Amino acid sequence: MPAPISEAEREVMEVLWRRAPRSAEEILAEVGPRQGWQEGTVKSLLNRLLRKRAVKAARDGRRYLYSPLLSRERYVLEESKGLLDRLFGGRVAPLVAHFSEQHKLSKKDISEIRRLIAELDDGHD
Amino acid sequence: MPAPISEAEREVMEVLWRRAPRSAEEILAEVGPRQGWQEGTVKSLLNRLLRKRAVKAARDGRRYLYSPLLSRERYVLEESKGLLDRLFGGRVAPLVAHFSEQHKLSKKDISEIRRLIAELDDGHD
DNA sequence: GGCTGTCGTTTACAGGCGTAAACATGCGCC
DNA sequence: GGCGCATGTTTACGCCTGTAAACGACAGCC
Repeated sequence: MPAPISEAEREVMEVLWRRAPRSAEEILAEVGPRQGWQEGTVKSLLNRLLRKRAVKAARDGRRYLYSPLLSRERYVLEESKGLLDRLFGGRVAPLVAHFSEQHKLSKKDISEIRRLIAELDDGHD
Repeated sequence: MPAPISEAEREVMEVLWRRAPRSAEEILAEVGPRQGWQEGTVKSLLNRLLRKRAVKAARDGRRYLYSPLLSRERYVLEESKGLLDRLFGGRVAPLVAHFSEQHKLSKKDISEIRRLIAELDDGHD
């Protein structure tokens, strides 16, 4: 199990998940203004991500181009599973129930979930 | 926004959510063995929870009885919302879709979700 | 009325995180 | 061939967390 990705690190990963490989400069350009981060901050985060083996760096002349090693799929699955395990006994239905009770399901959510479930139902899959 | 509850602190909260008020001793008795924590650890966690106003303490003779101030519902909602916002654009359906794609929905989940959705559908509410 | 055990409060300390400055290095230009 | 700029690497520092030990207060026993 690789070391956990922190919140600030995830922000950098999101950039790389959208498009990779990218240089540190490009990453800074995208994430810096939005998060109010300076160059040094992004560099540190990239280094920590390298140490955690969540990204790789390929030399490109004088600089490096970074790419994710950890996929967003995998990350999202792990995070979600963690929360589900901790708070909902590991299952999805109780989470849906919780949001349902709290009136946090939008119409869009509802119809989309209905469609998903229907798909699974008659779904061979 | 009150300070965030950490993972170890949540473990203590879970005990209090199950039953409260409780003395530190009772809390230790329940959580200590399971987590391998000593007395000092639980005391520190209780103090941090007090400072974060997540629990309250009512004097009972020589000791205190602790009770949650933060409800589990609220905590769960905040945590879930945080994850949904960070990873699924704030909506529930994409999470369900994600688990569905990853084949992580049990039959039980599926039928329960179908029921919940049906309820909402014909449900006035 | 001290001694001891029982609680709660304070302090500790290492490791992670957010945020960056300082430092090192090497290519490209004058 | 030295200087400066662009990049990456190292170091910093305060706060939070996990995990406790040390300390303090007080009630009850002898």
